[in-house]
Amino acid sequence: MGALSAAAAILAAVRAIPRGAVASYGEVARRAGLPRHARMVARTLASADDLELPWHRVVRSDGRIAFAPDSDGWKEQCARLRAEGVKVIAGRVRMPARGEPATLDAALWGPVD
DNA sequence: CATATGACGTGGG
DNA sequence: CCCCACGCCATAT
Repeated sequence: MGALSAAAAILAAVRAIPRGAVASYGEVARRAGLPRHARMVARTLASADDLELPWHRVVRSDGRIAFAPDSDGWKEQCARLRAEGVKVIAGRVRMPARGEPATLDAALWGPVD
């Protein structure tokens, strides 16, 4: 058991995020059984080679895109999210309450507006 | 071994 | 909205 399985757990948690939903780095870490490892999640995504990995569904705890505003990665993530129905305003998305199951429904319709 | 760095998080002013 | 401090952790230098 080492860094290798930790990365596997993180990738699995990311792949588990439903299409049209989002999760914070810290939330992904918790779901992967690695609390306080938000930074490791970021590192893992940065070095991931899996083209199918839905990395764009991972944002900061406050809903902001983690990349520098207007950077290539920032634009790419905004586009990918919008492409699957997620509302992105000023590089920001509505985050599900802590512990709440980010469902497709919640992401698409969201509670009130 | 000491510092510096980040696709981070939380709290406070 | 801004800014800052501090905690946290794997890597890089």
